[in-house]
Amino acid sequence: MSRYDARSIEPKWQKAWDEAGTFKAVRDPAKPKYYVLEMFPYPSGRIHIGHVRNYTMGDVIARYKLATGHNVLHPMGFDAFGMPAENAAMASGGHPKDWTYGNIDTMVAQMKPLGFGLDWSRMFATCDPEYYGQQQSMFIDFMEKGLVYRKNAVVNWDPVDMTVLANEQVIDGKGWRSGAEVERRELTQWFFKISDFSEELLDALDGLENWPDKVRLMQANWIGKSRGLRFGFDRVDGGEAIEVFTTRPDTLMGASFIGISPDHPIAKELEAANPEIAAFNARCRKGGTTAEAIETAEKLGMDTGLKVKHPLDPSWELPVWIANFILMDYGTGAIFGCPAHDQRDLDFCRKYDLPVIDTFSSLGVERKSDKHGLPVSLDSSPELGSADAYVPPKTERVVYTKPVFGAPREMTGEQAVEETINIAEKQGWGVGLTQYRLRDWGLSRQRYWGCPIPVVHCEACGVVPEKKENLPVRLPDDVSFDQPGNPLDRHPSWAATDCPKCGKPARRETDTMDTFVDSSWYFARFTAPHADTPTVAEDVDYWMNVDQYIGGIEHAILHLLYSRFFARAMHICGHLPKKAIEPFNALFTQGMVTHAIYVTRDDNDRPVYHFPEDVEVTESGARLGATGEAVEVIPSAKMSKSKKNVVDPEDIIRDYGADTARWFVMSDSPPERDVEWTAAGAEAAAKHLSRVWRMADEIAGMAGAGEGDDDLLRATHKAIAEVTAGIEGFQFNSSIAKLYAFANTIQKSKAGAEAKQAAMRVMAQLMSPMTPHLAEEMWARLGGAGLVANADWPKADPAMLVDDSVTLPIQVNGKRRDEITVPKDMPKDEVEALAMATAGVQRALDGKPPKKVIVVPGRIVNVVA
RNA sequence: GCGGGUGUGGCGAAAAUGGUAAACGCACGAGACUUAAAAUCUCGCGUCUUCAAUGACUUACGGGUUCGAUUCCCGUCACCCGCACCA
Repeated sequence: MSRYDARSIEPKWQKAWDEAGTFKAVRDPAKPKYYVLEMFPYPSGRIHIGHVRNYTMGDVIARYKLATGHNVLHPMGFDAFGMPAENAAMASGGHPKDWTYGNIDTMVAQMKPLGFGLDWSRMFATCDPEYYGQQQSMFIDFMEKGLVYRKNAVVNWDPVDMTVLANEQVIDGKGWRSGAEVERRELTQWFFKISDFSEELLDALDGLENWPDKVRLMQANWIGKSRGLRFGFDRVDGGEAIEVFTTRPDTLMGASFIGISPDHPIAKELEAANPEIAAFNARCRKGGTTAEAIETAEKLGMDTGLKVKHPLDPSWELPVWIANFILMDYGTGAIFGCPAHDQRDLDFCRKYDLPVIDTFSSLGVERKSDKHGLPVSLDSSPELGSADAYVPPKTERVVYTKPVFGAPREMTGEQAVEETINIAEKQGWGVGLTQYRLRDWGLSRQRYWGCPIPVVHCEACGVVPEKKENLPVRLPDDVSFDQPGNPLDRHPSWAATDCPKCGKPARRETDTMDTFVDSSWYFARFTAPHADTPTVAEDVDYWMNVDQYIGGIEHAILHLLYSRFFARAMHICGHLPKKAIEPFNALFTQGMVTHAIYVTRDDNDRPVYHFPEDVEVTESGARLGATGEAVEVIPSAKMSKSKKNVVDPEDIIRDYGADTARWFVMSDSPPERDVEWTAAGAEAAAKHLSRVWRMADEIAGMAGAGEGDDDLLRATHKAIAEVTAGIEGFQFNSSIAKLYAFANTIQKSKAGAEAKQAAMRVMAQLMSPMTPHLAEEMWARLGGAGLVANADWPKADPAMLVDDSVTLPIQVNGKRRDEITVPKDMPKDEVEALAMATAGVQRALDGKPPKKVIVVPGRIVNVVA
């Protein structure tokens, strides 16, 4: 008997696939295509077990689709621009390019032994000039189509590193690296006009039926559509009217103040003349931008002394306040406050003693007056004990006691909003407006390691796109990271160029692109990865869309939304066909691989983490192997080097082989859920695979007839049906459970050599997507023709799936009392007679006649006593 | 605060359309083989009834619909995720 030695067998089959070109994708109109893609990795240095799970899922699909007659595209590349490379250069010298390409080499070398069925000939990194040059070319196309523009925007500026920081790099108002107080600085930045597509990106979500609802919902929330009214409040002093936007125009008669943002033009104007206001505004602006800071921040306001007239009653004057909770970049940066129906406005009015006027109340509420002598409902009156504003769902019917439209009436908020908008439009003092939360996509980064924005600043001609024949605008190699700031900016010669338009000396743009740009079209580039245009029509026509996209939920919003925008923009510029404006037909978001954390405490009660191999886990608890100290076990934690709970795929491959790693990460948990890596589980996976190999080996050497060939054949067809259903339905854990059960069945079967060999060959095929190397080895040992990877997927014969007889449980009042085994097509009345005669039923009925008997053919019998 | 999700043995989990709850695996226990161990194989394994099942209970908790509910409906609790001064 030969032992299964993964280390020698796995490379052998990898070479065989390679030589046969099994996974090389070639256009073939005669075959249905299938494009499966996993979100490509950032080349951080090493792959981790999460990558293994992610890519194994894609590989299972790819190999299954190949076996079912599809022409499969399954590529891999690297999302290779970004800050970590620059940080590494700053920390330890060297060049981001060397660091990045070195990491890519390492990771490719780690991925190849895992046996993924990838077309490696299509590999690229986004930092390849060949790739980013095409990206620059598209940027110029986008400029021509008006999809890109420049404007001033406020950024987080680190004055020490002299660079712009992303929000997540600002910690407690300080730069994450320098620790310096971050400033808000206005810079001219490049933007993509994604907001032009707000409505379409929202509407099209409905068509993405094979995306998780959760992701669609997150995107919808992010786009944040709201319907409201925009109108102006005329100033008593005759100055320019203050425009406001509201989603609750139905509460207009409950307005008690106007609030403007500290960044509102009027606030800035007042600032110049009034030091008190200047001080107040400065204080508001200083406030932290973190979520907690915002949540706990006190509502602050300052009366400007300005007054405005109510649009429906010129004699009604309202004060204008500057308030710290009003954002300049949403709506118009100004609101009217209606404290009766908005908790935040109510808090504000209580604090500054402004009136509370309600406009509607819940049905049947008695109306009283508050201390200002104004009518107020029970719902919002502090005097009457309620601390909360009355904010019912807009769909709820309420009584409008003070509506914009004449006499009090009962209606829903939705109806009242629409009616108010209609009135405002008819009377000409306001317009109905749809507002989106989605901002334009700021893509400028004051960084070196990114795609240079291919434009030139000319004194005479202004901003001029580089000529396409001069692309790519390459990053210079001779840069250093020993001083703060953008190396492109301080490079002695790189930025100096000639204006593409007038030929006079000009300066290159030194901003580079957000790395989200790189990942917004790589899926399209994979269809023709080395073409000298961004895409090639025949290739995108044939291969797009991505039939199955697989990746982490952390990309649910930005990456996927940006890609959807990019696909539309590319279509407008002729780089993608219409069908590809939604590039991902199906999306699957996989869970993480987690691992327990082992922690003890030091003298200062700070956590000390331990490697799993240093810990002994027994029933009574976990202890340190060396000292016997008790160890706290935190299960199912995200892997992190600092917590010492990382599993290195290389170790697993060395100890057990790639198939074991692949098998384990696909078993146990459903793929969308997290799976906990345990040493025992990996061990068990390895044992099972060698058991299957032993079975295959023994069965291959068997001869002679046996008993129960037909039963084994039935079991085989059942296994085919179940395993296939599991793969089709993204329930790989179920497929694996069925494969375990099938192995048990074969082992117990006493069938003859031929029958067992046939069953085992099917086993090899069914296992091949998950454990391809073992499957090839089994297939070869059992006399299968060619590579199992190329063999046609077995088909389950429906006739073989139905048993001649069925075992029916017999219930009395819903409790199981007995069972009978009957031919599957036995008439109902005969089944009922047999069921009634069973000992279990007789005992339960105790001689009394049944009230009713329900027979569900092939399922169950229930006797109602 | 708003929105979404999850809750089943010691653990990971499984159960088209409502129809035998706990498949499969881990851990654990017993046994076989062995001088012994490892490996392997066989059997057992939700809880309670001091043993046991042809007994009772059991899918977070409380109700409801139904002949029958892990599945459908209402309510409560816990945990997780996303968004959040968005007018």
